[in-house]
Amino acid sequence: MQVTPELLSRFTLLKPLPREALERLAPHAALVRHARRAVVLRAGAREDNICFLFEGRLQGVGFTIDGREVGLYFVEPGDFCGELALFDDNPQPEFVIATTAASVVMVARGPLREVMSSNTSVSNIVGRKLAERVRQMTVQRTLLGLGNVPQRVCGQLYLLIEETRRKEDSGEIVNPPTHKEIAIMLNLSRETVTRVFQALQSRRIIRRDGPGRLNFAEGEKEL
Amino acid sequence: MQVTPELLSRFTLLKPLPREALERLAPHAALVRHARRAVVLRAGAREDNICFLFEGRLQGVGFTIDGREVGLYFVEPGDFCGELALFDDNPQPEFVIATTAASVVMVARGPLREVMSSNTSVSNIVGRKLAERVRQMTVQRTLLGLGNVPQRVCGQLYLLIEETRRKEDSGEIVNPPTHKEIAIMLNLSRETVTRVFQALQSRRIIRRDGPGRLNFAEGEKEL
DNA sequence: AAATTGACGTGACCGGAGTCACAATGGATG
DNA sequence: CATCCATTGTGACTCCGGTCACGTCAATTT
Repeated sequence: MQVTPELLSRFTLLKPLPREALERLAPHAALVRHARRAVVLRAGAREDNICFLFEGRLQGVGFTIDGREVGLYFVEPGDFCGELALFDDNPQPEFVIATTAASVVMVARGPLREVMSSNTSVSNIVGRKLAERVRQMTVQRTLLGLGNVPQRVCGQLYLLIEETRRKEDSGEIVNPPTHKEIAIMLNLSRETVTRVFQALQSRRIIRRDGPGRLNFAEGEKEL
Repeated sequence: MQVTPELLSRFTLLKPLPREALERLAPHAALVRHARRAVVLRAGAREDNICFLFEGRLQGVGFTIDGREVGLYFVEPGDFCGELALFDDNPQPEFVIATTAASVVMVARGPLREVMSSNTSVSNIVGRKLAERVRQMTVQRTLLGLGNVPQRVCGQLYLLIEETRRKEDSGEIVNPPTHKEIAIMLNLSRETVTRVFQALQSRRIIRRDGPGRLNFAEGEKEL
């Protein structure tokens, strides 16, 4: 499905672009709808598109040789993924999978590269994004160092809140990931996450406020 | 200690630079010697230098709130670290610590940024480096998903070999990291790494060839 | 409305990695 | 050479998170 320059300008990465650059990109962009659990980007093969998320949620996941899933990051609407293809021709390292039904805009990397090289503000944004991604991965990796599992879960929830807080300020997560999605982010089994949630709820540290709303009392740091 | 343009040109990142760019950088560079265990880059505060490793080995490490060390990556001679400062002004996310006595060249980020913006080949290299770092972190993170601990250790050793193989082709690791350094990379205790090494040696999967030489038989993938 | 699916919840069992404590090396450094 | 310190090696015990096996529930499909 074809894409208008207006749609492209809705994404923070592309917003600073002049109108004519957007018009040059539009023919190489396509709006794609994905069902839940669908594979948006495939690991291994080189992906020729950068993926802008319009609505829904994505998750970057890896797979171990023994078939275990490994959760890497979440992608929220307005953000993008697959940026590595802008820097080199090596394959995409991880899968990106839709955790909910999602619509994404796939933009061919060739034209985007050209735009990027001629437009410093875009290349700066992409660079900053990549740097931010490294920081995020570092924090995520550090979380795994925690021996205490409830702490690990709280840390993850805290990160999720931080992520959404950029849009709306609140101590709650609007569409919380499933226990399994959290589990693979934290190297835990789904059952363990469930049990921790039970414990946290009974201790009034978290609370479910209606469907799709997870609320977080203060005191995230300690046990 | 002052640095000559010739020394700067020994690093792959700076090699493509024209002579005059190197001369502009040299006054803002300093050669620093670090003892084993010294802190080269500090997490939290914004670091104003990019760190080029001349000799020795560095390790990026994080710390959990309960004081546990988390190993993130190794830096080998000729490579650099602290590149995130080139992209934004946010703080350095992790510590970089000398695992052996090391000499590094600290280059102020301001001048390096200018050189980078005017020289596309350098900005390309930095971008590729960052992309490669993301890939490496992804692989490293995926390793942690392995439930089987010996597999995890073998995977890490395999990665270390891959890293060194770029220089010299061989199935051996010249200066293997200590058990503790490996342990924090893999979320394991030092004792567990020791025990796994014992098991791998008795099964003739790895072999110590003299001091500082760890040899690796084929068959890394399986158990 | 019935049936299917996927998420969530919960118990029992067990293995394996962490922890502690200590011994044995072995490379530096005086 | 003697000393010191960090690394490596090893045992015993404990406990906690994985696994398996269910059951419940809500949403979606047919």
